[in-house]
Amino acid sequence: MIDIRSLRTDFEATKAALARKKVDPADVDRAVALDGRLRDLATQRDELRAQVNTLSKQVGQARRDGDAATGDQLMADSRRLGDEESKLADEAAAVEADLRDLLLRIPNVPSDSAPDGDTDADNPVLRIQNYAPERFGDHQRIPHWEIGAALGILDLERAVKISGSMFSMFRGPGATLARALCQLALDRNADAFEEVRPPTLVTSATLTATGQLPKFADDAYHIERDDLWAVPTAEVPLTSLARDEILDEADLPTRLMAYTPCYRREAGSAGRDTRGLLRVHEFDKVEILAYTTPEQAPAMLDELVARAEGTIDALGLAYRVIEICVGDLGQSHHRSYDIEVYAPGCDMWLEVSSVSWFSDYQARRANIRYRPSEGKGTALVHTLNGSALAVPRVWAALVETYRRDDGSVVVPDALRPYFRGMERIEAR
RNA sequence: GGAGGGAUGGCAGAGCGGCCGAAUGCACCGGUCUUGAAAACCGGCGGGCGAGAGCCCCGUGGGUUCAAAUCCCACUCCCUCCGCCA
Repeated sequence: MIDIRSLRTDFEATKAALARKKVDPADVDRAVALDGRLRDLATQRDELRAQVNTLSKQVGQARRDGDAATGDQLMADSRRLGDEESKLADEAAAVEADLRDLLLRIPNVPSDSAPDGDTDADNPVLRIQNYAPERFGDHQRIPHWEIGAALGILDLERAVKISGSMFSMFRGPGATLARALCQLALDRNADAFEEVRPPTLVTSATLTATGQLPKFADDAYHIERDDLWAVPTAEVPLTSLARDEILDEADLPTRLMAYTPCYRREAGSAGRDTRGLLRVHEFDKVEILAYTTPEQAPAMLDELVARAEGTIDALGLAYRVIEICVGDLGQSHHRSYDIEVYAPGCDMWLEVSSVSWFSDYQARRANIRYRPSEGKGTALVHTLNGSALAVPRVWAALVETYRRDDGSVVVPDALRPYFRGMERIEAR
C-alpha cells in the first residue's frame, strides 16, 4: 500500500508519480475524498465515545456512592449518546473498508529514477555480456525442446499426460541439471543469505501482503477446500516471514534465500511464448530477498542484481540487463531490473530474473517494521527481492548454448560438482 | 476426524462486569552508590490513529450492557489424549 499521508501532505506530487504508472487520477481523488470523510467521521465518533466513556465511569461512581437516581439518569444519557455513536461507527467502518479496498489496488509510487516509458519495448538495455551472435554455430541453433527430446532429458508429452498443457518433466541428467542449477544458486549466495525452506501453500493474508491479492487472484492457484494458495514465488512466504513483527535496526539488512517450486496459472498469456519451457505452470526457483532500512535499499538493489547476474555469468551464458520503465513496472514495484538470457536455439532473450525494490509498499501491507537505533518509535522496512535463478529458461538457454555438433550437451564447469562425474549429456 | 484444556505487555504470570492499557516478577534502559562491576535503591519501560483533545488494541470477528480482558456466539491458533499417517 502507498502511504495515505503522502496523499494528504504531498498530493500533487504523489498523484503525478502515480500517473507515470498509469493510475487513473479519479482513483487517487477518490482515495483522498474517502480519507477526508473517514477522518471527519472518526473524529466525531471519538468525541462521542469519549463522552460515553466518561458517563459510564460516572454511572459506576454513582452506584458506588449509593446514588441510584443519578446513576439511572446518567445511564439514560449514555445510552442515547451510545446509539448515536454506533451509527457513526458503522458509517466510519464502511468508509474505512472502501478506502482500504481501494488502497490495496493502487500501485506503488515508482522511483523518480525509474526511466520513462509505456511498455517493455521502452525498457533501456543497460549492458550485454558474453553475447557474440557470430560465435553461435548451427549446432546451437536447435531449440531446447528438440534437444531435450533427442537426449531424453525433457519429457513434455508425458508431463502433459500427467498434468495438462504447460507442465514440464525433466528426466535423467535433465532432472539432475534442474536440481544442480538450484544448488548452484543456493551455494553462491550462502555467504550472506540464510537458507529457508518455507511452506508453499499459503493463506490469503500471506498472498495479500506481497500484492498478489486482491488484484491478481486469477494468476494464482487456489485450493478451495482449505482456502490456501500455491505460491507463485518464494517472495510470498519470505516476505510474510516477518509479517506483524518489529525488527531491530541492528538486524538489518536481513538477507534470506529459498528454493521453492513456483506455481502460476498464466491466465492472461495463453498461447504466448509457450513452446517448450518458455512458460510453464510449475517451475523451480531460488529467490533472494532482503529487509532493509530505507537508506540501505539502493545498495541492496545493486547487490541483488550483481548476485543474480553473477550466477548467470558463472554459467557462461549470454545475457543482458535491462531496467524496467515506469509503464512496465509491476504494481508493487518501486524500481526493477530484469536479467534476460540469450537462448541461441530459440533465438530469443528470455527473462530469467527480475530484481525489484518495493520501497515500503509491501512492508505497509505486511506490517513489517523496525526500531531505529536512533530516535523513537518504529518505521517500516523496505523489501527487495529477486530471482537468484529460475530453472526452466536457464535450463533451456543452457542446453542450447552447450550443445555440441555431435548432439551432446556439455555440462558447464560451474555445475560439474553436482553431476556425479558426468561431463557431457549424451543420447541414451 | 473425535474428546478435553488454553490464548493477557519482550518473557513469565495476576485479573471481582465499572476504580484495568492492565498487579507482580524477570529482562531491558537511565540514575544513585562503586576505582570498575555486581548487589541494593530510585526512575523509566508496548503498539496504532489523530494537529490536539482524545480514541483504539488483553488471539480474530460478532453479540449482550450505560459500561467487557472479564458474560454469550463463531472462527483461528497452541497443548493433551484417541484415530489416521509420510
